[in-house]
Amino acid sequence: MADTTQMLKGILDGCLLSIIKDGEIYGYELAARLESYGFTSFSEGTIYPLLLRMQKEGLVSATLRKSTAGPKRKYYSLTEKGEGELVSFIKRWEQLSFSVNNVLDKRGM
Amino acid sequence: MADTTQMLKGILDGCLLSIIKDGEIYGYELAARLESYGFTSFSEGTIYPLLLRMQKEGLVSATLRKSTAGPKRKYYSLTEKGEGELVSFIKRWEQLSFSVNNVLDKRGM
DNA sequence: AAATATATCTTGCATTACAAGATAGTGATG
DNA sequence: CATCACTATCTTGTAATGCAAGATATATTT
Repeated sequence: MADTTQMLKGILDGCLLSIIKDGEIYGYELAARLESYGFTSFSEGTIYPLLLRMQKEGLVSATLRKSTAGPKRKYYSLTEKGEGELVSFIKRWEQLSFSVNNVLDKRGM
Repeated sequence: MADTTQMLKGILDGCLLSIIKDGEIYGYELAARLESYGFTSFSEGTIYPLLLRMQKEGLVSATLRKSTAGPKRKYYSLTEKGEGELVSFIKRWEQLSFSVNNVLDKRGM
């Protein structure tokens, strides 16, 4: 207990799904996009394994495309299953943040 | 990815600190209190190890007292270090929920 | 005596963020 | 041409933590 990394567990995947829903995007760009939303920078050891896991679970699909400046990019899109999971995630997030804010504000007793 | 348990990591301890700050309380009652704030029920395997860990870290102090209906209760109080950690947690939580809500609402690009 | 409710602890497991290192393609600089 | 820097992805291993399952103990009720 001291840094933010534990708090990201089970939350980061939902955030990725939400960004991917906006349109095809590849991992390297995703990391940058997350920062623009206020997150602190992520290492590749975080993003890539997560994307592979979600692909394996059928939440996202991927296609390789040439890059103008480097090796091939792997573009991810949301599957139907991924959309369902995103909806489910949002519910869980709203439930959680409601409860935590209750505790911190000492309401709801 | 499917249940809420991963999302609690690194969040539950802050919630405990916040409740303990309101006054001495013992584990069994803490679990019930959390539910009253909107959390789903916690097993003892969650609460007690967490309290022991926080005690070991010096965030809370504990005293045993007789119970009217069962074995001795272990009442926890917040230490100064615990108060500092609570403040730090709240900052991390606000930063995180800000970022997540940004992503979900697609703002801040 | 037995059952029930209260109260705490221990061991082991599953999940997941992340660091560190490897690999590879492209363009610019010297 | 060689070297460097930037882009881009993957793999392996580690640390942290919520939680299930089981053990233990006390007090009241049946």
